[in-house]
Amino acid sequence: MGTIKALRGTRDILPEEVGYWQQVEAIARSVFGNALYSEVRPPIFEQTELFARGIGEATDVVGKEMYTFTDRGDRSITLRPEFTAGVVRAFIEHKLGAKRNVQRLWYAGPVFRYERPQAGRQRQFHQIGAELIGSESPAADVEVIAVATDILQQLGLKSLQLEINSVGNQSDRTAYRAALIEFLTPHKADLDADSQDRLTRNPLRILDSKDPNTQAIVQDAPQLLDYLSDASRHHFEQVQAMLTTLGIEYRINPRLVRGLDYYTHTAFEIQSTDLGAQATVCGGGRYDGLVSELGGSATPAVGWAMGVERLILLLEQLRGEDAPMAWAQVYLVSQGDRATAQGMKLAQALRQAGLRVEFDLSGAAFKKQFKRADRSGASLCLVLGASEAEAGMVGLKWLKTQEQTQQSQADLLGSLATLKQRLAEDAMEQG
RNA sequence: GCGAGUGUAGCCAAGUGGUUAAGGCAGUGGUUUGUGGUACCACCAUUCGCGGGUUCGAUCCCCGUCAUUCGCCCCA
Repeated sequence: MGTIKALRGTRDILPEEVGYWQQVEAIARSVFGNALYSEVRPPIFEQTELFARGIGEATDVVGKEMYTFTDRGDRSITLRPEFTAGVVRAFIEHKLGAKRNVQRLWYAGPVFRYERPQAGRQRQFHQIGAELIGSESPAADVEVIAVATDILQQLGLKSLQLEINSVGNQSDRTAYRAALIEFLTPHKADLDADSQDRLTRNPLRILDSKDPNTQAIVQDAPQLLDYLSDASRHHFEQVQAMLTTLGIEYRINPRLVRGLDYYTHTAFEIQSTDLGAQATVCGGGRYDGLVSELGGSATPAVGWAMGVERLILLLEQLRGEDAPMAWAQVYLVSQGDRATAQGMKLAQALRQAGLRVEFDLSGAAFKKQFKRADRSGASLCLVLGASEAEAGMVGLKWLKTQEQTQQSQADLLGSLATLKQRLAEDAMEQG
């Protein structure tokens, strides 16, 4: 009572866990770097209209999951529920397409959706994603997928399944949509409630309903793939052929329909079997209509987003509870004001020389400080008591061998190179 | 938004309608005065998520609420 806790659906990322985050970010940065993707950092909030138009009014994300509020200037503002709309807005606003006709962009950061939290699903969560804007080639679809699989592979994640589908272009979909409605309408009474609701609003989503009755009906429904134009079909075949060339395994899932309206042609998801209900680790696809929908000139694009929390869930399963934390190489114990002051100087000098130095500030008995020194994992303990401080000396205790010597602080600072050398050797022996 | 489960110290947990709420880890202080990893001793929840109700009395029963978990939905 009285204490303030993190809001529902939000979490603190604590030191035990943050190592995983840094690792994910480092690997993403490196893979993107090698593929010459540049990072962009759009704002966290935007005009509500951007998302309404970009993602689609009929989608659940826009319809009931956005954090929307009115600011003090009476503008309707929304915390981004995804990145793509903002990135595309920035692309148009800064005329990035004029500088270079193909733009490769990546991003990472928090996004917000008002949903019921559960494992792998929070209200504030984090995405890492890529957008390749300006190429209509199926090679672009494949490049983007390859970058995603590289990241996942470098993270060491296993048991992932790539599913792909084509949702065609606008006119393919209009034709298919009509056919689907025609097929489903006679069965309307047998569909689950949600699907009945979607029949006119967003019939394609009925395809991946999990309701068994609906699934049974949908079994015999016309297939979207049969309604693709020749060009769309060719595009999809090219994507498949190139994935095969790259040795990227995939499964065609003709029911894969993503919940954001802007997708065209290729849609894909990468799922894990180890995540329970929230199995999608990465999702994306082509969105050739979005740039023009948001007021830019017609520009094709593909992209995807990964859920960082879900990646980390998998990493934790894979490697045990805590991420590795940094440990000290040198642990400094001291007693008395004078010794502590000298210790500060030593610690800083050693740190500036590139060593990881932990200074025990507890003021506790030496016994306690040594105990902590031992637990810290440091190889060397520097001892500064009142007598050392008096004489300008410092004790060097090698914790593994118990070897202990003394030298003047000045000498120690003068021979940092040999000290570093010895610490490095020590670390090697420990393996 | 709907359904079900859970909620005891920093962590893992036992427990009962009735004077002092097990235990383990971690932490703190000791086992002679400035030297670690072991062992031993002591200390560490006026309190059992929060609020209300039932009761002579509730951590244990009931209601509400918040959080969390698992489904649905949706998505990353």
